[in-house]
Amino acid sequence: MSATAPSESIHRDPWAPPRQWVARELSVRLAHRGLTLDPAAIEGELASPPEGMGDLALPLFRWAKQAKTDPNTLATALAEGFPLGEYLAGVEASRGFLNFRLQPEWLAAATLRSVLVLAQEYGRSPPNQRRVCVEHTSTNPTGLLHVGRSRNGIVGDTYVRALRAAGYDVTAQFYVDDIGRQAATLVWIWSKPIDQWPEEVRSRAGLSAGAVAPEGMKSDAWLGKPYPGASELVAQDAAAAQEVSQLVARFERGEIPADEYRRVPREVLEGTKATLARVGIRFDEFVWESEFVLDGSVSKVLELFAASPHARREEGGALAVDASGWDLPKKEAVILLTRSDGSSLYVVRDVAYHLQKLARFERVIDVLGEDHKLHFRTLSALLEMAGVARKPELFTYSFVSLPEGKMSTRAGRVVTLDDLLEEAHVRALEEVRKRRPDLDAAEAERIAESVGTGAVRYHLLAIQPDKPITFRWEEALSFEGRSAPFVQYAHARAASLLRRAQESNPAELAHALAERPGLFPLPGTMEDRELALLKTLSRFPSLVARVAETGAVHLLALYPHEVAERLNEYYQAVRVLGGEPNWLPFRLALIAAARQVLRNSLELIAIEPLDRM
RNA sequence: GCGCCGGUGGCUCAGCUUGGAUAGAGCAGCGGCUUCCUAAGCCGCCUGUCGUGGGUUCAAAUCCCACCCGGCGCGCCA
Repeated sequence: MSATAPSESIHRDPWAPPRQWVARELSVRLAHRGLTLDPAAIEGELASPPEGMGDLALPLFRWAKQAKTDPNTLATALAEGFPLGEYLAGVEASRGFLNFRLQPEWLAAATLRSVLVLAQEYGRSPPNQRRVCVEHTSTNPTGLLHVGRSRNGIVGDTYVRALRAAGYDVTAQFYVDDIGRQAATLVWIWSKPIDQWPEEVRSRAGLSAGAVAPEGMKSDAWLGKPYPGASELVAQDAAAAQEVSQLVARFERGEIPADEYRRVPREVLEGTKATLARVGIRFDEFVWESEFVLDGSVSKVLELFAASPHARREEGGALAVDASGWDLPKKEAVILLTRSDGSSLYVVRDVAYHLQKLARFERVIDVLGEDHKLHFRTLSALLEMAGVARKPELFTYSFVSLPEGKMSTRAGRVVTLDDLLEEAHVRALEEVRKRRPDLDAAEAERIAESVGTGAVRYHLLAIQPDKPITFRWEEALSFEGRSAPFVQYAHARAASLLRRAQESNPAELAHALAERPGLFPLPGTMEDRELALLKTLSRFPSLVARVAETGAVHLLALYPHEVAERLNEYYQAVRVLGGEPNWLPFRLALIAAARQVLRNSLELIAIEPLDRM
């Protein structure tokens, strides 16, 4: 059978047809040897062999045992006369494995067609109509966002993008805790003029009586100034704490209009939103925690639990439930729901919030710091106790600390995202000026912003969420190696090359990217680097699907880096423009495809694919 | 003390979900590459008891157990 005529159909995942075909053929051949196996099961066993040993590998140890033979004999027997068909260039047995080599030209054609025809859709799945809510970031509106908290946003936003790419209908939510102790403390201190603040709060904030926000200062930076002092005061001073409680109580009773109470948190939130937007993070909905108190749903939840057989009263009058039968550590078997004064605790309001989410969405995902793991289990137990069959899903990440220790606003040991982004911008601008003195100021600024914010986002994303990060300035601001600028640079090179092709010979470029990209059959054998790049490009769709399924969002940062590596190596080794004329169409198509995949993968991590830098 | 999560070259990390063939990158170090598509690049060299010890298996960085180290948590905070 000729293997030179590539299939004309377009596949979202170029690997799907050969995998399925190989699995089917194997199923038939294994059946001849008394092994009845579903093709899907065989496909699940197909793995990647080591470099240079082919493209698909099937370990035969387990099945050889079942067939009472040794793996190598089985592999050799299967390799014997295995049909190559449209997809394969070779099949060989090796040490108990059966290795399949894909027909390079088939893989090249299939990949180029998929990438160039599907374009921005390459890697994405069609809509599946499933409604998902991803709640992330949800920082207390008490001041500036620090780098640790921003990990939540970066990881969460990437997960949102991955789920969307996988076809989900995703709503990204930010839960605004305006009524908890922390936000209430800030509302309380700003409810008085500065000259009425306790002296220690005022001096700690560095504000004198009658101070006003300096021109251009972000609202979260300004309004957050008294927070460390005020929160310390409230922790130590019973009278101050009492004032905060009363403020909350009055708000809950409707004696303070929501608009008025929320003024400070809302303005802080505006600052937070601006910072998050700078790293590409946007939300569909902001849900105010106090809403669940004001609309009565918290009361309903409390009534429900109070009436349940698990309810109990603590000394002092607080309401709790006995959750001994639920999967919780022993000490948490009793879950406290209210304070002694009857006011609701966070977890109760969270129950109300989740009841609403579960009613609206098919899947509910919470992106939380690892310190919330136990809270989440408590919440899940309460939801179950409340008779809810479905459960929210938890996505956690570990903390970001500083070399000196844990970040602490109170100890002044904290790096804010604003400061980090500013420093990144400044350093990036320096680099741009150095490397491209020819660019005008506006473009240099624009590139610096993109490179700087990209580097920061990339740095915090590229590590498996479960791992703790020790933040170091030099690493966060690295513009080479495993970093966003490395990827952006590869993209800029590809864009530049295509720009030149467009300028010098637009007809040839259009021809190369026509409906049969690269104009197969090829004039000869591809370079190794061409095939390596193509193989990397072909893996993108299955990667996106895997990330959406597992939440391994760091792989989405690692992948474009791998594409950039392959592209840079190729670019260095093979001359495209002015090289071998017969190869020009294919190579232009390959560069265009690499650029497209870089764009698509960078889009998923909200890093701008620069055309020049 | 109990629970959850991490521990892979000097440093920072992939790989662990679903065990598979010589454990991959980046940074740092050393040595090369620019009359030619952007050198934020490329090529080469150097660096590993995969925390420790047991177990399961034809096969363990990957699964199980114990221990060590680090992070996080363990009711009137969120």
